[in-house]
Amino acid sequence: MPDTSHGSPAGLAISAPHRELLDQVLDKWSLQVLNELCERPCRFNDLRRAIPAVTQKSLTATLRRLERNGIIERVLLSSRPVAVEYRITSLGKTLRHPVDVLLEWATAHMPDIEKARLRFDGSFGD
Amino acid sequence: MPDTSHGSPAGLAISAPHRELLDQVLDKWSLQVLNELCERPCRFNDLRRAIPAVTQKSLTATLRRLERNGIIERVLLSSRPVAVEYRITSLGKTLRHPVDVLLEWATAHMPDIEKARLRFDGSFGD
DNA sequence: CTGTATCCGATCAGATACTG
DNA sequence: CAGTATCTGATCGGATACAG
Repeated sequence: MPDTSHGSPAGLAISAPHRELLDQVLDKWSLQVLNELCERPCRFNDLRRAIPAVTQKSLTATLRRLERNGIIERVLLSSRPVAVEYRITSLGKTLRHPVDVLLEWATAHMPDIEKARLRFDGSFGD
Repeated sequence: MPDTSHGSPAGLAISAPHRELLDQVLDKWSLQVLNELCERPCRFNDLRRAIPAVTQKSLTATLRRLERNGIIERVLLSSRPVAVEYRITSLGKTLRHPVDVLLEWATAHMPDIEKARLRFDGSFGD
């Protein structure tokens, strides 16, 4: 690259593949699925029960996407009545730390953020 | 809560407010905006130039959202011709580390993920 | 320069029905 | 049990036009 740098202190940078990856891995349901599978392998309906708000369709899509990215693994347990188990992969496990850091940040700063929101929302109704 | 615990090893957990917050702060354009503002304060059109792919509408929405959450600050520099500057807040700066951890993860594991994708996509066309 | 307002096509997500 | 298929309403994002 010629020169996109303006003296970036920490060298953060977001390429298109980065964004695409984060979109696929940090979307609405992925974190919950990841959370469940980090604790134990789950059947499809285990996950539905663990995440009541997700629809069948969205859960299927989420699982396929995570599987495609190598974050989880789909294991066929038996064929007649079909039984499937989803498991976290070793690659998936490496995702846990970054996500934890993010959640810790969210937890730590939630009060500040709520204050900011009230201030922002208030400066209009007033 | 009665008992949603299944012996969570690391205590990861995603509440609705957590998800909402991450959605607002990690969305498509927020990371790029954050990246720019971490380096220097920017005018509206500075940001448009720095992030060519964003439309005016989406940039405005992103800036409002980040401002509402206290991550950035909108400073009126002069009123006649209107001049505005956006700056990262101290709360916004605390977000940088978690995001960096995430980006480092993405960078480090991109090859594995690409391999996983090829394997997944290949097992159908074949 | 820094936006807001509107239209519009594409995508998303829920509900429902059906299959092996 | 573990999905797929389809319909549909809501939402998103881009393009364009306009305003203070």
